[in-house]
Amino acid sequence: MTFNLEKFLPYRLRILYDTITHSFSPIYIKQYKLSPSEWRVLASIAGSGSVTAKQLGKHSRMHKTKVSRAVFELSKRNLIVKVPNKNDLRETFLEVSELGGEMYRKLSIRAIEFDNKMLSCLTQNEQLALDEIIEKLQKHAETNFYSHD
Amino acid sequence: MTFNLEKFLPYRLRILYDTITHSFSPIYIKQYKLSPSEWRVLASIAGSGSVTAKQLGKHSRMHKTKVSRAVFELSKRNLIVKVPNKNDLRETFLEVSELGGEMYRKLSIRAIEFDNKMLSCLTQNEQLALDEIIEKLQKHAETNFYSHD
DNA sequence: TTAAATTAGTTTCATTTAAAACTATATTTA
DNA sequence: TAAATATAGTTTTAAATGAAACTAATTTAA
Repeated sequence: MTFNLEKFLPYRLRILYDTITHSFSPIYIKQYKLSPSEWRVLASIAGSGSVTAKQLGKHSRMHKTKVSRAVFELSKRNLIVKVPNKNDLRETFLEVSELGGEMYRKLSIRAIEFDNKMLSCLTQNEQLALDEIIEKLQKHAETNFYSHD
Repeated sequence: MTFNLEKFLPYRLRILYDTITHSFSPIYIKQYKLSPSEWRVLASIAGSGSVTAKQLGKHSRMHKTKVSRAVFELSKRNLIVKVPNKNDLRETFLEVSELGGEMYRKLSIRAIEFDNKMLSCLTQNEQLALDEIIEKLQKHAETNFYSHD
């Protein structure tokens, strides 16, 4: 069997991710002046209600300095609020502000639209299959391969 | 309908790509001292026989400066050779050297192994479905969304 | 044909990134 | 307890990145 880079999963995923993300990112970059990290952090916080930077970073696989800087920027713009944990002052809970929630709601509408349009090239069955396949691969990769920290 | 980041395709693809690539990259990084770009460029050249930096960058979605630097390094280590195009001296054809071919063959064996192990969590049908789905999404994203150059 | 515009690839420079060192808390253990 | 170790998050430093300027060659158009 001869190797074919074009069919190599990591290579294909990278190209697909790159293409798709660059199709969506202009929306939050241009219209809301958010960096990719900032959008990701805002959406993560909004989705979870309240998280620490550590939890957020681990869950969304972002480097802690990236999270730290995104949090700093979002906080500066009053899009999120930092609530110190009274029981452990090393960590702070992150929550979206009124303003941040508004921005998030507007952006998430665009995100849903985008996702629907993107997935519209697949049949209903394929969409379901893709969901399951990603889930399986992710779990498999995490338990059998991935190691970091 | 409420937005769920965890089910958002760009987000999921990024995390899956990140997990998978970090599972494979130690092989070429530690054992062959190649950067991700260098591995990608080496494999691209090996796969196509002879390409220009421009073609390679476009096809594999790498920034031209990244390609330029990877080519410089690989060339310095005699893993690839640069063959000037006699008919247009602005461009040079890139080809793998004897040494580079050897490294590529060894690495591609590891890549095939990795891919097989990664895909082994899917049924045969799911593997076929995934192939088709990626193909469809890639084409759809390129023609309907992506714009860069 | 020569001047203007274009192209492939490189280099420079400003920005982004991650690794490592750091600060401040909190926990463990002697 | 007090000293030693660990942890969350930030800042500093060094490396990687991409945008823009550049070089050398080619093509277009006056």
